[in-house]
Amino acid sequence: MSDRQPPRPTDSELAILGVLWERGPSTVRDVHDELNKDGTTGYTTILKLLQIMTEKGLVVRDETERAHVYESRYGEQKTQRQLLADLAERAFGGSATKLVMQALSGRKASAAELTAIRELLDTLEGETR
Amino acid sequence: MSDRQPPRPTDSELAILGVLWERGPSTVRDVHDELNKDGTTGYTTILKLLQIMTEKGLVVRDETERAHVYESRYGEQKTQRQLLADLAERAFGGSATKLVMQALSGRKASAAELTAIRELLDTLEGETR
DNA sequence: CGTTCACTACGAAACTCTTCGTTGACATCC
DNA sequence: GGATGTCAACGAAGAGTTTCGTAGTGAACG
Repeated sequence: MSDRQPPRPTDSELAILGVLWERGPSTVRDVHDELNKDGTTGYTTILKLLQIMTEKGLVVRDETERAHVYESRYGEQKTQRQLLADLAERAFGGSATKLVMQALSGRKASAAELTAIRELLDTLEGETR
Repeated sequence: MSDRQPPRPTDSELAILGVLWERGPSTVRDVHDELNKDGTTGYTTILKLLQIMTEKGLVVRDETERAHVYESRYGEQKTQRQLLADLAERAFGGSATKLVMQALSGRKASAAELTAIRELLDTLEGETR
């Protein structure tokens, strides 16, 4: 196992990863066009970020074409779980359960959402037994 | 409501807030002694951080005594919810439900924990109706 | 009363993050 | 083939974070 823990992505990096997850492998221009719908981010800013993310190992780069193609190295779910584990560690004394309960009580979920969560619980409980 | 959104605490700041939540109002020395049990953080480092946190409004400072006494301005739960809302926004497309489900499936919870969560769900569902 | 100790304040250094301007390479189009 | 456009690379600037050394101030102690 030569690769170590992937670094926690920053806010901007996460925005870029979101585009890559949604679109799949993309060029700098693709990402830039997508992110520029609302905000105002320069093309070279995205380029630089993607270069740094390549160094960090957050994305992989295909250089065969003139316009390099970037792809997220880690899946969306894996990254999300990483971020959750990280937050649980830093802010919830390492207890993911506390995190879940706080997240649940901190907002009003629709009946449908609550049902979905309940079903997930059923599945998990089945596995545990 | 004249005070704006509190800033997201950094990692080091969160560690300090953890001590303040646990101990209640504390001096720099208190916090330093607590955090130095494992890591190695200089006294003035903690002091500087607490000064910055005071500027940011994350903590309030009582200067009546020679050794200033610091206290977290926001409660533990409020801060935790803030962090969760923030993470949901940044990494889960704004969906707290997705966050919860990912947190649940990403780990093995004990039967007792699952029961506790289920009871919380009952309470929430009762309110929604 | 002078030394020592604990404390705050200040500022600098090293580092990361975010931004973007500029440059040079390469291709495409009159 | 020269102008125009697209691209990656580089570097630098500004902000924020984290670290700590040093200085100054007041208290306590002998």
